[in-house]
Amino acid sequence: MSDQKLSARQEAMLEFIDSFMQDNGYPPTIREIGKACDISSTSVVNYNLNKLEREGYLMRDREVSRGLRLANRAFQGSVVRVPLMGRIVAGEPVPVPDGDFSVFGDDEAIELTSDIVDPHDDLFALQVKGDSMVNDMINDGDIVIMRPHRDVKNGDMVAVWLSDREETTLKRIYMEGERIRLQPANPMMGPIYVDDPSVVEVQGRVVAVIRQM
Amino acid sequence: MSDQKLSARQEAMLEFIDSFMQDNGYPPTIREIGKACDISSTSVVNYNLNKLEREGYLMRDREVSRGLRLANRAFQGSVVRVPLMGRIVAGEPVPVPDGDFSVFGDDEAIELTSDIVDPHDDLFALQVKGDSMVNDMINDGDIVIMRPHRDVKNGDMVAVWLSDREETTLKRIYMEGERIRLQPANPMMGPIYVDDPSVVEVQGRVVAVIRQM
DNA sequence: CTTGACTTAGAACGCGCGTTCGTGATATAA
DNA sequence: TTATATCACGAACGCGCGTTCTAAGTCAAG
Repeated sequence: MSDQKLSARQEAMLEFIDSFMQDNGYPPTIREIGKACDISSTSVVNYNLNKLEREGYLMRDREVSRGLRLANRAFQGSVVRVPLMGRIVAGEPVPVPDGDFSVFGDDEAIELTSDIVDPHDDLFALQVKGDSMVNDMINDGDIVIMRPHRDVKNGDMVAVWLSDREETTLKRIYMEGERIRLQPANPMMGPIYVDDPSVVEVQGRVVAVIRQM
Repeated sequence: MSDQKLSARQEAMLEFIDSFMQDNGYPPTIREIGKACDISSTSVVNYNLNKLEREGYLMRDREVSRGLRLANRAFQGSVVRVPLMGRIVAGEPVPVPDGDFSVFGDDEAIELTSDIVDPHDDLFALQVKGDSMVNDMINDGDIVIMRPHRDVKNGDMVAVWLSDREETTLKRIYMEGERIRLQPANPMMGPIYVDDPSVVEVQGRVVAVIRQM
């Protein structure tokens, strides 16, 4: 419908706006677009911008300098910055972040996109050290994205601290009456049964696992 | 050194610039910053902006309206769109994309950030179906990010099609003279030895694995 | 106290930049 | 031909917005 009604000039404008934003971090002015696309008059640029806006290729804020943004990038920009809190070792508890989380000044963090994790959660990331959790489909060097536990439901993949074994592990948790069953993610492995619920401390729920090579 | 020399006003300015850019897609003006942070004079905003620039928190383009960008976000913005080609099943070969890759119009794709994968590679993603590769630390539902194989080096994690078994699997590959050794990622599992190299077809190299829950 | 560095304030200058208007060229339809 | 729509041009208007200058209020060191 509004397909390929783009003139060569309009297509050049879109491409220039995209690269300009990539280079400078802010949109170009009408005159900058005109100079880059060999358009002598600002009104022509304005005319084509209105046309592109009507066809949905971009959005404009009237009476605002550089007040335009590409529509393709509308749903982008939703990049979540997850602080990398440290490492998770089998013999140590999970370093859960303090109450106050400083958005700025995090030198170590991981950027994820919104289709992997929910941007509204207060997430934190941990890198797995050692291969003690290899039976839980977690390898050495993997990065686990975790959310501080609020409500633990049966079947959730959680990081638990077993105080009697002094060991941290990632398992699926099931409350079976008095007993707690910790099921490895690997279906070929058997579960762990804990009769005393007090030795199981749920540190957080695992939202995602990322392995780079 | 340049640590916590930020006044409350400067911190508020940074936070406002960040949220403003998120909302509008372009940076605010000096007067917009002043109004949001209760600064009556434009020169004060200009003064603090210069200070923040000198300390490395942002970059300014002089004589340019809205000519500023946050330094933290300098390396961001590089969101890679990886097309999700389909599913990888143990009994079927990997659907490698055709030569022409259409950047636009991909309804199914995954967005990753540049610190997970290299934006310059021609990547594609596959979702693992079935738990036949559970011994390779790959679970049902996992998403593997792959790069079409160019040069396969020893130790690379690759997707191979074993024509004699009619099976696809993810293994680390090692050329040992005439013999090829396929090592599972799980160190508790033993390797597969293939004496006839013609039955091993390398489909691509695994760059990353993502598991969502 | 005085001195000097740091921060805030207000006002004015002047170009930047979106907008609008009038005009004209081209094209397809009646 | 005339009529209507689309697209392009140049000029002018006027507020937007970065810059600069002067002045003053802090605060710690001397």
